[in-house]
Amino acid sequence: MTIDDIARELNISKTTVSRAISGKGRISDSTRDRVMTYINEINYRPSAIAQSLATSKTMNIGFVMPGEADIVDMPFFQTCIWGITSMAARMDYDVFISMVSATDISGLVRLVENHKVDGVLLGRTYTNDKAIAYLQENKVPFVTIGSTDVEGVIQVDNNDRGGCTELTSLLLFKGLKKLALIGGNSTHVVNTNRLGGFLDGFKRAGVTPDESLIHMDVTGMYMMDKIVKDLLAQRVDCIIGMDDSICNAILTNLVREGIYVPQDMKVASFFNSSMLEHNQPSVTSLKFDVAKLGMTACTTLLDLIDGKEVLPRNLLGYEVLMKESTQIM
Amino acid sequence: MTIDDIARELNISKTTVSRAISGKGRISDSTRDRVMTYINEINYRPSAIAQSLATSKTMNIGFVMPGEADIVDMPFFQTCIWGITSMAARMDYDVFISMVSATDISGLVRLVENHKVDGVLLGRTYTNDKAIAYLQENKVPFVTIGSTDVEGVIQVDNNDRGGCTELTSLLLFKGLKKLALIGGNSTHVVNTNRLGGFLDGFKRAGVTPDESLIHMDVTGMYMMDKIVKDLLAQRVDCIIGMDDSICNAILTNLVREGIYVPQDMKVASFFNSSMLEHNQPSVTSLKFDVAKLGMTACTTLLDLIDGKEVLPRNLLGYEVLMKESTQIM
DNA sequence: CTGAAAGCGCTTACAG
DNA sequence: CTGAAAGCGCTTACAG
Repeated sequence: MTIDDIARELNISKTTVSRAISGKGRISDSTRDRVMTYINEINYRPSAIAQSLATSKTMNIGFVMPGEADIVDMPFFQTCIWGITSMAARMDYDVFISMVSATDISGLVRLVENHKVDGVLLGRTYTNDKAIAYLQENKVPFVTIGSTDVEGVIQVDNNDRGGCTELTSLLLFKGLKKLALIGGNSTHVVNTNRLGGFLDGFKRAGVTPDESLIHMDVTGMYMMDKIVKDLLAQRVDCIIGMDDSICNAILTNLVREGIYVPQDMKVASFFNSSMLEHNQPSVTSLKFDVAKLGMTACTTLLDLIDGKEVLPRNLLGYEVLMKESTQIM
Repeated sequence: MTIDDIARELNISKTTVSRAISGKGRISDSTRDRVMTYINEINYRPSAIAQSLATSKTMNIGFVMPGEADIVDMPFFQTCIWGITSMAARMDYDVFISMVSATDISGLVRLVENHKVDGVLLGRTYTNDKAIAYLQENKVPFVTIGSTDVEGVIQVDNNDRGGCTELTSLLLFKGLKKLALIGGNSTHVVNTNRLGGFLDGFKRAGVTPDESLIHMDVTGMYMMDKIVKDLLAQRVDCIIGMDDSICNAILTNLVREGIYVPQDMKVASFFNSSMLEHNQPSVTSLKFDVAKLGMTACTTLLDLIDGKEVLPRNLLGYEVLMKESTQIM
């Protein structure tokens, strides 16, 4: 079924049919109604492909997901995808998914070179980001979910730094002095931001951080075990996990060592998730609205594609959830 | 840059240019070379949209992911997506992602009605699957990742049932008599299959299962805690988690209760993942190759689209990893 | 308010 | 081996 068949059937021109469907251009109510009832009847849907060719808009965007993401990040990306696809659908867009790594962006290049997308959403930012460089060079509209220093990049992000500053300073104000931090891959911008917020929190509280209690690039169980034991030996007041998975590993370690939270040790997380939500005791953490992040990134990209004005850097809010795990007994 | 510009520049017809690029039809080596060197020079890539319209093939497939998937399933889907997108790229296809739930398949309907895909991959099967019904009704080529009873559906799946049979019977042969099973949502076909395999394992070993030790639809920590305590009180020999997340919850519970694995209790999982991989002690489990599953589903769909003969039901193998958690001390 | 025609960027019989 | 032409299913100035 094409627009031609409909025109023939209804004894009008396909121009008119097109206008009835798109709502653009002058058309009488009666003919529009005739067309609409007919196409509903036969369940006609215009070919998005033909529309693309005629308008040179694909009505597609690409979502680029890091291929090497570990289980930590999955709830984040899942929720993100949900936010993106639901907002995209609302604006009549569809979403391609492609996986890239820090070194291999061929999945992204495919989408762009084949002219299959109007714009791209980058799910994670790296230091020295190849995807960003490629998209800028090829003048493809794109928005990053996550922050970057690269000039001129439109970015939407959780205010990780602000949240970490707030949570850290609150912990210090509560009287917890020796705060330890365990963090992941420091080439991920999000992790360096959280570290920055941690340090800012000390500044705000007027306390000098003990750098020896900060552990970045902690990957794998062995490293984690060792660090937690060290921290225990150093009798720190509180261990902060930079994300929910790290925090989870910390909690498991403490259980194994027979350390009770919060009696013997306080624990907090710079990111909340379902993983932590049902923990016993409940865990103090930062909470971000990831679905909203995905939606906002999507509308920002769509606005950018439409040539509308957009915020160069849009930082979404956070909540600080003070729970049992940092309660002073 | 279009095929027309190239033709003009090279003083040949666009037919010839098209032939040089596609490799179809007779063309002299010399002209092909001229064209190819030129398009490489200017970095030309044909418009996939225009090609789609001309050939009425989109070179796109849709991957349908369950929106209500919890964290349990994420590593599975991530790996699946990786397998699908990398295989698709190899065959020059791209992948749309859409999220659906058991009740709302509008994301899938969009893709199909807009004629944006040549076929669809269903990431999960449900009992009474709306997506399957819709795709069958609209004669859209599709392949399910996961099993279904619906007539005529092409399916690719891990041999969950076979694996569960094997693992269960091995445990019984080892002399573990009282096996308990904790499983998730029984409306997911994969879970009923695993339950079936568990029961088959008893049959194979010639043992009658104790139905009171089988707990399905276990969701949430409270339920889990209660069940584990019950099983402990009933002095079962071994607790099997139907998936890695359930197994993980079981292990956490046992640690909390001060029960040592495998000394005081054996534990096994019907699904392996990175979650379990680094556990101390190592956990006996079934291991499936999910990336291969994604790739196989993708090639099957592409074959189906091409009108090639495909297996109606393709069951991929499994490995049984007997590890420390079921060792008899 | 409506229509004929050109165009979007390709492919592919058909003819030579 | 090469090219002119029609066609894929739409949109959109332009003319009426």
